[in-house]
Amino acid sequence: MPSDPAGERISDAEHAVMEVLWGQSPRSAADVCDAICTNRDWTIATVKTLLSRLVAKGAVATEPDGRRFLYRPLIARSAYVGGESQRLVDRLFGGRPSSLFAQLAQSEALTEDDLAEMESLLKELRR
Amino acid sequence: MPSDPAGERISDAEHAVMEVLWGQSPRSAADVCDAICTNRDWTIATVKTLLSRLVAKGAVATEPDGRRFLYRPLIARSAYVGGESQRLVDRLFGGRPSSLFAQLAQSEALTEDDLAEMESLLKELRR
DNA sequence: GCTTCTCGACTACATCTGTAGATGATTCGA
DNA sequence: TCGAATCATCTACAGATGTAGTCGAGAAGC
Repeated sequence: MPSDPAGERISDAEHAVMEVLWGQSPRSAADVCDAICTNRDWTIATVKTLLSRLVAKGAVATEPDGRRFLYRPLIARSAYVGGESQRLVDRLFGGRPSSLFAQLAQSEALTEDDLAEMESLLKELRR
Repeated sequence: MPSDPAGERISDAEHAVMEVLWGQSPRSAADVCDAICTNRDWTIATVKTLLSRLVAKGAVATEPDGRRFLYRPLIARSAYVGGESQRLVDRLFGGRPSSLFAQLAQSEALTEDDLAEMESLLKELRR
């Protein structure tokens, strides 16, 4: 069984690396480090470990580029994001997205802009 | 610094225990086990460990009841749920709840009922 | 050609998480 | 009063995670 896209869970730190690759790919380990090592206060060694783990999990593919590797995501951001969202809705809101929406509304996490955008999205879905 | 409500992260298994306590509390460890051990295929020992960890994290309080303890949540479900939702929105949607909403819509995770409920919620928020 | 740099692979290690057994105190039934 | 049942506490241990160091092979400069 070689690699299982989206089957294995992606950890927080790994996710940060994925975001970099989703932003632009393929990229070398050094490139990825350039993009986040300062932010997260990581060394190149950490990035390399995370990339290896992502490859092992089947979430990232490598292609040789001379003496080094370039890395490229194997799972789409939308798939990951969708899966995580679904997970949250299932775990905390009994699978009802409207409950999540109600929660955000109640905690005043919704700005005027959010409301407007959702309204227009709803209208579109209704067509 | 004794206990930090909501500061420490609550793990998946711990969360399952919290749900039981949120459903009804205070409860003894045995009661909690009755409520989930069959589902999750756990033994009472596992439940006790999780309860201890939750107490250590300041998420659950104990009160003596004769020779045993009763457990009660210290953090409200809404606070936990709100925090987790916010975390997701921040991590995956750049802090914009409407993007999460769009994602759910696109992945066809929204039923007719969901749409209807959100519409009425929106209307209410507009008043 | 020899030194130096860089890369991926492998190793390390502390903490967290899932899962549970062992132990010692206490209590309850007989 | 003596054994059985029940608690909470302590200990255990494997796998995941965060974070990073070491090492051998090749490349690049001189």
